[in-house]
Amino acid sequence: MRISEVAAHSGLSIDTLRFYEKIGLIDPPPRDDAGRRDYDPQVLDWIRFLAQLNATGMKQADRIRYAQLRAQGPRTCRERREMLEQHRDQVARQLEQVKDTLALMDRKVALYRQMEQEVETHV
Amino acid sequence: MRISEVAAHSGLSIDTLRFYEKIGLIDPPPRDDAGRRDYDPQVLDWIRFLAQLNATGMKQADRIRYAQLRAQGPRTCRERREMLEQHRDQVARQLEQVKDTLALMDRKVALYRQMEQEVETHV
DNA sequence: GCTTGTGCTGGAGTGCACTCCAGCCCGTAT
DNA sequence: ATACGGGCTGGAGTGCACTCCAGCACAAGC
Repeated sequence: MRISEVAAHSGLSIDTLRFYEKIGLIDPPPRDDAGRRDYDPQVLDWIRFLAQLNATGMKQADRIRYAQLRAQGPRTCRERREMLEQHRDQVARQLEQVKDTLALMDRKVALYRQMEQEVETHV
Repeated sequence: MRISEVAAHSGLSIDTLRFYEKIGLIDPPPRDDAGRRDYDPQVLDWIRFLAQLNATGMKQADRIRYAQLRAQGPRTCRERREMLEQHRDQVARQLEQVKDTLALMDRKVALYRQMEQEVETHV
């Protein structure tokens, strides 16, 4: 896959793909005869996973650490598991917070609706 | 309340409190005779709410917009409600994403545990 | 064979959300 | 009276995560 295709399918920009490679989040793909990056489509799965770590607040430095461990093969299993467990716990806490905020938004919206009603009917 | 007390109770730094005031997220509090900020303790509730909007990914610019509407009193009810509704929907989507990621983390951790087991027992 | 499109590199620039600092003033404890 | 802790202002600096750009090479279509 060309870089533009990966960009289109992943939602990342071409610049971001090259940036991710530079900082070690994505393995440098092989090049074609003209020196252009030629990605294995599997990179899309990896990018999706990275995006999920990202969206749940894992820091770039930690994502890079994880990517490095991953590149070192199965002997880094334990360390990767520990990272994931830690992040898992953080995501669990986040879930509670997001639930709370959702409930709060609902309460506030209801309140505002009520206030609007009261203004309308001059109560 | 002095600024240091608000900082201690809110978790924001003194600098951040002054910064939030400067950008319009917090109303300028009255000053004491020596010119020092003298906050109404209610500001803590507002800061907690801001933190929740923050933690669920509302942008600074939107939080400022909301704060401005709030400062204009009840006639901006409708607009504030609309903002909250929009954010509510975004938070709801986020909730789904966080749930997905939590499940994914759990699957991955289980997988890694299994792999470690297999290495240990030389299967 | 020239134009257009796509990609390459290295490095500079951007936007966001703070965070820190110098140099000053004021008030309380010793 | 003086030392010190806390607060003030305006403005500069920081860290993160991209994003953009100049200047070049290659390739495909007309």
